[in-house]
Amino acid sequence: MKKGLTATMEDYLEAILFLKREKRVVRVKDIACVLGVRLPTVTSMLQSLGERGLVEHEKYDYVDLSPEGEVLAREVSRRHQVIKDFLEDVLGVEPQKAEEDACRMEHAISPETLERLVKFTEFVFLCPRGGRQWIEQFQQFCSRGLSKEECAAHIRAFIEGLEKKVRAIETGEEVRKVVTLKDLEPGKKGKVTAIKGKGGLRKRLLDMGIVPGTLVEMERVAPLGDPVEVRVKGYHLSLRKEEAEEVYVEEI
Amino acid sequence: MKKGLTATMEDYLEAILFLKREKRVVRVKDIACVLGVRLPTVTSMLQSLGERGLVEHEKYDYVDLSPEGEVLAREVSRRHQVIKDFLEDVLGVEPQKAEEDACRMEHAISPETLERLVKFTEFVFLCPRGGRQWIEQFQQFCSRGLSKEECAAHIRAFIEGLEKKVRAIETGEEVRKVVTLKDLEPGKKGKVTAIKGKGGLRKRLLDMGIVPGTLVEMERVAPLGDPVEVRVKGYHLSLRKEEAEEVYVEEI
DNA sequence: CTCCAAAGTTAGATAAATCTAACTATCATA
DNA sequence: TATGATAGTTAGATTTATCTAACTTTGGAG
Ligand SMILES: [Mn+2]
Ligand SMILES: [Mn+2]
Ligand SMILES: [Mn+2]
Ligand SMILES: [Mn+2]
Repeated sequence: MKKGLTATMEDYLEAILFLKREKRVVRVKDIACVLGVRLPTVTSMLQSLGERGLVEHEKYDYVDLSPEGEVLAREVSRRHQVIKDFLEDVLGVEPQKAEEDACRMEHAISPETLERLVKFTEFVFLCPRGGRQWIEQFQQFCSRGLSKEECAAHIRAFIEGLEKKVRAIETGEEVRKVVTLKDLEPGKKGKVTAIKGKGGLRKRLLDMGIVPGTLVEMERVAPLGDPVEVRVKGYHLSLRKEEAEEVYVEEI
Repeated sequence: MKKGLTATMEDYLEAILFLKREKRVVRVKDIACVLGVRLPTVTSMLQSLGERGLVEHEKYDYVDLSPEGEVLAREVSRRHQVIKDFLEDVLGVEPQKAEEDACRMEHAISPETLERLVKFTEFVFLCPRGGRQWIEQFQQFCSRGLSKEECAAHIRAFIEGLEKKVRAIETGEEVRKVVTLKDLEPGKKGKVTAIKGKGGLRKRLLDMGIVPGTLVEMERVAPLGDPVEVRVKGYHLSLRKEEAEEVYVEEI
């Protein structure tokens, strides 16, 4: 009876969630606009989604997600984000192409592959053999290949960096700039090193996946520094200023 | 008039190409079996594909691809292969899951992203900071994360390997085992170092994408060593023994 | 308060991809 | 050569997602 959602249905849920984040209310017309379809198409799909208990929609009124619909919409949105991050940050695909591809691939990826992709993207940025520099070398490889001389020079420079890093690890000394999450600039990535908070607040952060070793990316800081929006393992999180101050990160 | 193919149509073309490679003739029933649909569904789709000039099919007779259909089928098949290789060899997704995901994602990836993925997979195996060892470390990271001690030990071992490699590059000395393509074992990957052949034969190999620096994977060697089937940038190539003997590769 | 433009709905059509049921052709072998 | 099992086709139904045309509701300007 309760068959899985079609790709199209997933896109409607995703669009509604997106619009809820953008504006305070969601109208049929907004959905039509975001998805590039006509009004009756939306009315008709809202009918189907309503019957499945995923959206709430009284005739002529605003549209909203049901609690179950919101859960599913967040899952779709996360798949989208994970794929987009990989395409953009690892492969270096143009942002708009990455966006388009992610919104098609999000319906085709299995949960197993998704989690691998999350881990891989994290690994590339956290692993001492990967990281920014390595990805930059990939971008170069894309445009003009690798000559032996460039290769040798890169390796020499890289060995130097690694030796510094391994000494730092062995002596326990920190080489990176350590800041709290609230100080991480939008667009920057950081690795969680510790969580200061006590009791419930600490637990809440850990539950959200903010644990030492995790990669976080700052998305947006609201005008007064509250709330801050971050991305962790593809999840979009909104943290209060007090929470963000409890999380130590080292910039990557 | 000539709109693009639907995902479903692509799957039919891919299935027909697959069956042509497996057996000598393709029957309606085989396609139905491969795609898990009933016979009339296939008849009906062959009708549509026939009208577009992509398949040749006389009533009650065998099915074949038209030249244009074969070109498209090869493109689909290549997308499938590129994605599967990435999922399996880089992310370490289980072969069957990789297969299923690839066959869904192949319809969602743009040409730009596909070429990036080809280059990335190649880069991971060819780049001195990537390679087998690095991917193995990723698999470990997936299962149990990275402890500081493991990290330090890995880096030390890795630096040693890199130093050996950089000396080899600088002195021009070869450290890898160099063989000709015909000696590469099935499942093994190699990097093309040189092409011996002269004139037309050499040109043919270069045209197929077999140029120095390229990653090739041996797929199958026929009983008498002729032909050999290899994969280059996602393309499936069949080489005669004489051709394979002209290509030098270093095992990876 | 009235009225009209914009937003939304209803009705009905179309295209794609599938199915079942019923019919037909092919071909091996008795 | 006759014939039945297997393969294939035709016809007609269903589901999903879309559209246009025509109708209805809502809410703001005058
Ligand atoms: Mn989508
Ligand atoms: Mn999306
Ligand atoms: Mn497919
Ligand atoms: Mn496929």
